[in-house]
Amino acid sequence: MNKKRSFLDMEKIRNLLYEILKSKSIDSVDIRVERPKNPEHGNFSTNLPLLLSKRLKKGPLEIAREIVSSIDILPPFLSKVEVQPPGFINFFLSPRELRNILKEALEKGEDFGKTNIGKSKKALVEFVSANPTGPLTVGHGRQAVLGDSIARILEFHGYNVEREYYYNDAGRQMRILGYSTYVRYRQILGYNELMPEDYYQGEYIFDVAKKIFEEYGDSLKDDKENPVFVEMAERMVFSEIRNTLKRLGVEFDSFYNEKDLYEKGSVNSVIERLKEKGALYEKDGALWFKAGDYGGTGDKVLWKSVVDEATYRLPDIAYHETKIKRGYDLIIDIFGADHHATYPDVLAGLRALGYDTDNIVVLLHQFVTLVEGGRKIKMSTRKATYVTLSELIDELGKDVVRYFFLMRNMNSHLNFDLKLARTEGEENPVYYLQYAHARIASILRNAVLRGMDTEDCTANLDLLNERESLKLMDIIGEFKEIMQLCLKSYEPHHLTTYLQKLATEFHKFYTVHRVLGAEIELSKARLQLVKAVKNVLKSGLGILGITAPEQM
RNA sequence: GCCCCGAUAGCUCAACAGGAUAGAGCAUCUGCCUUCUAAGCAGAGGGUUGCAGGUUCGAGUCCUGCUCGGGGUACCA
Repeated sequence: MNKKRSFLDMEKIRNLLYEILKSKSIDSVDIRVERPKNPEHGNFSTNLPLLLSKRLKKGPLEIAREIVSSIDILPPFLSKVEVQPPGFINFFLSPRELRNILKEALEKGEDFGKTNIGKSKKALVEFVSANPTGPLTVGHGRQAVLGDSIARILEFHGYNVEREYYYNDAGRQMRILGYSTYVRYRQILGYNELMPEDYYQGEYIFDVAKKIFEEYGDSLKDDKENPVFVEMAERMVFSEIRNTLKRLGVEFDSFYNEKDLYEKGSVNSVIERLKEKGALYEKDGALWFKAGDYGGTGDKVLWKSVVDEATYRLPDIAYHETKIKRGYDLIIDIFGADHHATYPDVLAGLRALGYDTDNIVVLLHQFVTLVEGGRKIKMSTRKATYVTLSELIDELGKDVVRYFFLMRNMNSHLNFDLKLARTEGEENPVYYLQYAHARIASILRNAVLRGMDTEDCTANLDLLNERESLKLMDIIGEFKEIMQLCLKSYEPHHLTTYLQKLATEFHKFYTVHRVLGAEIELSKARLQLVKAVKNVLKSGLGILGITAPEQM
């Protein structure tokens, strides 16, 4: 691999500035180089003079000029460096550098933009983790897609990633699920049975009951506590959940059951060790954990007195301990905003056990508010007032659903208007990206029909001089920065924004320049350019888990 | 009461660590298909970035107070 070329131009500029500051004996400055919004301000710019102004007691413009004048020879990757008031320095990439970026993209193909940051590192991403009490809802969809794309981003950077789903099939929820099934079963048998209000009202319970009836006839009619009600419900619901996830393109490597933690004694062991460390005390017959002493939000009950069982925190601590023990370099938990008060206590528990929690990253995403024609729908699995993820995929398709969830940053509340989603189906921005990809695919097909070799690497890229071509190369190069940003921020939405920009620039290029009708050498060069665009689009869409169609 | 997240164009959202003229899509209006896919392109209108202060060369971004929405604050998960 050509080391020089794999460097970000942004980094090269930063290094250049560091060298200059070093020569002037100015240190400990955090140099920021960014892409200005306005293209007239160059490909990159820095506000360094503005930051140094106070410290050096000089005007920012003066500092800027001094810095620029210390660049004796302009490095070949730059064509111009300018000073602009109130004190910015703008950097313009040379056409030669832009063509180098294009060359790199063509040479590396689907590896373009990848780094080895995660090489030989293991990561665990836990997400969805919904208990099998009912079908996944639209809300779970956001987390499923978010988690999967974050996993893909990690993989892109070389991590060995495992996707894990944690669930509990033992608690109160599941007991009620079993009773709900029993009620439906009795109804099928013709008993005049009413479904209590706080039981699960969903249609799927009928299917479970029907199945039980088919297998057991009426033999369980007086056997409310028979485990088959819970077991059958769990099995059928889980199979539905997996199926839905699969349709979304999300597949898990492991499903971790909370029950194992009790059976293997992990839960008891956690209690014992916390006791030894003096992190527990008894009050009102319950067992309390001094979470506050370990960075938590205050003392919390780990073992209840009113019923003889643990609170969710205890198995959660035990579960996270297994994650640490399984030896991951990076542990990511993805939760809905409703968990925000709970994870600090879990981390506190781990610290109390003597673990370092620095490599645990907790990502919280805000909720999805479902709106139907302007009216909010309050979702509840219990009351069966929800729109299932599966229904959503039926209506909009996997690609639109994934894109919709990934477009926003995870901190923003997501208003999902079903009516709008349906009518906007045809105008959805995801098609804009896919269309750009399909258009290029079509050009490549036509090129082959004309006897051109699309794999021909000898094209003279120096012929690509137009503004639109150079702009495209620049944006292709930006892909590398964006993928690093996605890794640092764990926010896939930066990629969706970027791909929009790339597609826009391609569509503009397409209307202004012809690839195939041009003079033959130019035609060859442009073919390589659009091919690189196609590769990046495909790569980016792949990380979002969205199809890159050859034809539309 | 206290804690977390949010409020940006009519609607849904961007704006990477405070930067230069706050951007897209949808919706509205005007043009562009004998030429590689018009699911496209070009253009117009649309904004006191919730409100009031503050910090500074510079604030959508940081600080304080307030309003509104969501979530938490459980011996629910």
